[in-house]
Amino acid sequence: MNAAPKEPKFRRENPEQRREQLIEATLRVIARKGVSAATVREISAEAGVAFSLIRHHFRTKEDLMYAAYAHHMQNMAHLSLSSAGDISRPLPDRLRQCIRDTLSAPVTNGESLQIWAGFIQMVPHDDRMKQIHSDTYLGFRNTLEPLIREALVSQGGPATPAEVEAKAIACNAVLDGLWLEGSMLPDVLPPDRLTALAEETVFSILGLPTSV
Amino acid sequence: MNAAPKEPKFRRENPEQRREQLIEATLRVIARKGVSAATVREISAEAGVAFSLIRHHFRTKEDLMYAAYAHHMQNMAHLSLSSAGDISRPLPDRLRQCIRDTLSAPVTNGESLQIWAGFIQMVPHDDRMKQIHSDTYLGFRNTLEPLIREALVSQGGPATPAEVEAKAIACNAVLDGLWLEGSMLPDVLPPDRLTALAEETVFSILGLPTSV
DNA sequence: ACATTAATTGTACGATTGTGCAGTAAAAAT
DNA sequence: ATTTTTACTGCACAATCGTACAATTAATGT
Repeated sequence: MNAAPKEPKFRRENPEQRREQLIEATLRVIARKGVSAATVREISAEAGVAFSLIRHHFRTKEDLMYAAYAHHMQNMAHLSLSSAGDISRPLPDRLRQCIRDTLSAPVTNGESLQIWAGFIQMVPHDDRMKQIHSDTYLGFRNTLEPLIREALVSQGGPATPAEVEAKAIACNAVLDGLWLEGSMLPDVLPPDRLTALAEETVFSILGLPTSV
Repeated sequence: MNAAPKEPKFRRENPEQRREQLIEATLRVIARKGVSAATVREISAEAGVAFSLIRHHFRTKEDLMYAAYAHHMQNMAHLSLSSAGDISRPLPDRLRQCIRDTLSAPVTNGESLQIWAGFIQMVPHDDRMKQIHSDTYLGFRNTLEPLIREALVSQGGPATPAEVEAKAIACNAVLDGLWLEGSMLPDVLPPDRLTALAEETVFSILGLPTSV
């Protein structure tokens, strides 16, 4: 009787895409309501699927959490350092761009901090989390260090591996600290103040001239 | 028949002391197993009491969490800045002492970080948490700022409120960042390297001579 | 010695959690 | 058109959560 094409009750998605949808739904829920609210039912509702679907794409809920953590950290690292390797631009420019990218949204941002804190809190109690943590952290450092080395060399200063490492840690700490404060108190520390402060401090650590 | 004094099944404790015992048990559980493991049953087992006792001393479990958060943050602030106000010592000494206290155990410490991260993650979703956060943060800044001002004045540099605030934020960020890295990677960054790096950076920001 | 107080225990309850599994249906293969 | 595949749904289950409340019992006052 009914000639109208009856609309399907659900869409069959490519497993890879569905996995990513679930991961992103997880991160949205954590950002909005915290880790404790990130239940399989809440996440699947956010993604618009039945909650039992999660366990078809992830062996356990823990596995989904691992994937979400890795996804978030890789995303943050990419957003922060995407212009670090752009050789066509002069060093100070690249440095400034990385600082700006790191200390403005969406990296420096209350929601990103919430997600990060929620996961960090799990790291010491879970070996898989530990591994994801050190992987992403070392990846970040390995991208940043060449930039530091180049800066030191350009000033004719000492560029021994030890010296480079020390300066890299110091710069990293300044960025981490300002990221923390900027994310928690966006009103007190708007992005432009944050980046100005970071540039001043980082350039001073590296002995670079604070350009006009 | 039995003349031996039968040992009592439990001890009646002063309510104030019992509250503190429960708070400290809470922090130990969070440090050891994370926030998600900090259930009323786990906490009361750690404190050696029946789990229903918690709700005799705290109206809800949330109230216990609030108390534990405030307790932890006040403790950290005190451990970090207890020697900031010791006027009998010269300024650089006080500054160095605060840096050392902040960047060594038990403040810079994996467990402290875990506790902090677990609570921070709740801040944006809970007004009471928000208030505790800003209270302790402002308290910290208000203790640190006079030290910064004194340092700037001693160097004859500009000590306008804006200048003092900017330097205070920068120093705070360095300490925060190094605290973060030192807590997460104690092997890569042992306390003495951490404090040396912090002194160098902070003194450089404040224009103080890096004493021999 | 006895009554009073309230800190403490023990048990039960409803809600919510992650998981297991049988059935359904959309899309691809035949 | 029919079969095959598997992404997807729906429901049930045991475990665990915070909470409620009545029964104990250590400590205090009389």
